[in-house]
Amino acid sequence: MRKGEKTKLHIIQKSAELFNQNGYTGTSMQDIMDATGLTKGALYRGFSSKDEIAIEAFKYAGEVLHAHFAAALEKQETATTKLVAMAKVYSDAVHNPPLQGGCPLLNTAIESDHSFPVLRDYAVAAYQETISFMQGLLEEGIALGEFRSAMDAESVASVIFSSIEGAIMASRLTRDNKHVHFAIKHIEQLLQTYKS
Amino acid sequence: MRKGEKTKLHIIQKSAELFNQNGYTGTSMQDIMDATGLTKGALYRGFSSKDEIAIEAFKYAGEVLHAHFAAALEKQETATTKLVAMAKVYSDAVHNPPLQGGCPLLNTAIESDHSFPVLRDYAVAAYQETISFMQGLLEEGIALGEFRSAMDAESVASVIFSSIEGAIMASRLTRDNKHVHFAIKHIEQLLQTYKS
DNA sequence: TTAAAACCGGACGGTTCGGTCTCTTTTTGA
DNA sequence: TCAAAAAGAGACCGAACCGTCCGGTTTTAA
Repeated sequence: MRKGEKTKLHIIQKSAELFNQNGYTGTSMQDIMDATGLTKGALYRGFSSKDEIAIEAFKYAGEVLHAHFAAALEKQETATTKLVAMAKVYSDAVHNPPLQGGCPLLNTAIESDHSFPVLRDYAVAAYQETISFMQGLLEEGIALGEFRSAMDAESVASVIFSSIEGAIMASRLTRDNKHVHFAIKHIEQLLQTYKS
Repeated sequence: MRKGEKTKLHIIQKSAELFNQNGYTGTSMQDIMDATGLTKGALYRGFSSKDEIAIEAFKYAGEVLHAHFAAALEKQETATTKLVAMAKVYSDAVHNPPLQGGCPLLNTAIESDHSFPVLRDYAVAAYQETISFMQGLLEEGIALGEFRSAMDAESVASVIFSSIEGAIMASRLTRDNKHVHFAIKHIEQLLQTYKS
């Protein structure tokens, strides 16, 4: 691995946290310089703009999240336990989220709503990917007889996702994990009602 | 009403939309000047800083929301229909939210997470107020025999709120209202399960 | 070992930021 | 009507913004 590549990765990792904590407009190149211990020359050698760093950082955040989800899914056998395990990744959303600053998808979705359309596109893609995966788990559960076929996988996946994201917002705002815990409990009960 | 007061209100109204659409760091004084048709002198005559404008704008946003909720509640008789009516305020979260830019509480909660602690405090207060009101509706419903007493009003209020906020995020991100509609439907079903 | 390539430091530039201040214009109340 | 007070315009300020560029140092491959 070339030295430049190591430096780029280092920049991306540090930037991902900064952007997730302070947002895109809330993070300056100076902040990235401070966090990485590098100077402008180093930053602009590997990236052509702040935008590019933000995009790479968001992609990296997605990989981090993916790894957390994969680890959570590993030991689970049923669709129900898999979905609950995914939600539990944010059990300690306040003090120990997978990525410092909370959910990058939530944060990016809110900030990029109007400004920064490129980053927004990546957020949309990440959302679609996640929701499709969850919907797939549900449909698999139906096929295997875990759930009744009356269940609408699309809406249930949507609701589960919305619940957990909204709960992350509420918990981080109030600095109290109870809202994510309520959401997790609720998701368990919801899936229970569809058990065949 | 003094002329200056009219001007202040005008500034607050325009700013509320700007802040809700582009965020605090994403909105400049120049943006406010453009939107109001005023100059720096006029802005800083009524307000001592950008922060103060942001705070007043957030308060104003709360009033706008409150008015929408009050109107929605007016014709409803039961706790169930009242809560559903509240959720339906965001039926067209994509193109016609109560305030341009989506839910100010959601947007402010995300952006003020680390930065701008003053504004964050107002967001926390607004959250607590809203969730308490919803919890009150639920408890009233229990007292009046609409719901079974086994229902945990606190967690149900939390879940309803999280669902709708998460759904607003999802719908605005994907530019598709279906997620808020799924959430509304889900809330109706959820309350149904607690009917006595 | 050595020349070329990659890497990085940091001064610099143009722009925009939030905020101040002075001066003119408009509003106000008597 | 008219003087005092309020309102507003806009030049100006220092700081911070993103991005450029050149020169020196370190890696790299032969």
